[in-house]
Amino acid sequence: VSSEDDATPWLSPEELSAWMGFSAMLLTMPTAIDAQLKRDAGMNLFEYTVLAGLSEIESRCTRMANLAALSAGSPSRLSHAVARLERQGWLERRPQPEGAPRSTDVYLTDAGFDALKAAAPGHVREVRRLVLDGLTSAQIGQLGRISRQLLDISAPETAALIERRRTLGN
Amino acid sequence: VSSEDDATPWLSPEELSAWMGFSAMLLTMPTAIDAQLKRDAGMNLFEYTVLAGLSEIESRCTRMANLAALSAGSPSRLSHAVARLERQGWLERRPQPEGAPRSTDVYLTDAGFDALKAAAPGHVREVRRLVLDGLTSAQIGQLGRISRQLLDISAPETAALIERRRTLGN
DNA sequence: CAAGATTGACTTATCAATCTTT
DNA sequence: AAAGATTGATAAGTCAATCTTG
Repeated sequence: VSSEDDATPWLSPEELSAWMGFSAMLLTMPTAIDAQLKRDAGMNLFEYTVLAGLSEIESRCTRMANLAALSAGSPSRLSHAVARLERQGWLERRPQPEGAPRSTDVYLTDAGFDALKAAAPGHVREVRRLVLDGLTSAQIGQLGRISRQLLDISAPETAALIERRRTLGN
Repeated sequence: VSSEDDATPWLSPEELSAWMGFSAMLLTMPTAIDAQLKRDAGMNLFEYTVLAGLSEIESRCTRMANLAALSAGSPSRLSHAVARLERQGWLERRPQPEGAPRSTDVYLTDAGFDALKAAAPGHVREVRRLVLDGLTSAQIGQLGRISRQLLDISAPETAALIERRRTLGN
């Protein structure tokens, strides 16, 4: 669809080839990952990420804004998801009366922790099947690095949290 | 959430680190790409891909099943999207009375081609901003290769079409 | 007004069921 | 029954508007 004389920085053949593969993968991978989680554990990847993020905090509790950064979601997306998870009894919200403006603390319940523990093995197997098994260990490293660099542009707070966690001990 | 004695192939620190980055990116990138296209061109990435796929065929026409593979979508997802695009006047469906069972041919209209042409510059700029600009050219190659390998598992028909296009001339 | 968070309306995808013809 | 495609109900995300407090 490109014309000849314009200021648009059209993609080179190499760039176009990479983008066509990447965008097709973006269109299919989330669906594939969600399908297994939904079928076997009644949650999607975003909800799993929310539960998993909370489970790694000693207190199993944090504020909505921090949880949004941890799980790479917008405030609105997180609010809707937390409402669903709360209905399942997997989470509890407790508005903090102090501070200005008021924040909301979210707690992972025991039932939520159990649901996460039950979901994890199947999810990990699917991640292996759909992602890791198809790549060499060098490519796994490349994919991680590339993903973190991209996150740094479109979700810098999430990128910073992931980088922090990665650099420490693990 | 892992326990000690089970058969689950838990992720190594390197694998976990890569997956955490990749999954967070999967959670944010489609949203970011869609936002620009929706705002500036009234379509999402999947719809753009459908139009772009058709535009590269000389006849600007193909069957639903082939278009589904081209655009990395399920039959149902494509049906819904094509219905929307047809309502906009960007596409036309013509059921083929011959053959068994009947197939449906989809045509890109002139208005559809114009809409694609109008959408392309902004979309390309956003792809550069969100993806290509943050990577070295070596990484761009790595991302393309990795994406194609992953597609080969979860969407083999799409992978084959992309590989075919890539290998020819371009 | 800004920060933290929520809400409702609208859009879009999935899943399962359906239709039609060979 | 299988292939090609569509449909409707439901689920989940976006966007813009809202509420509340300092």
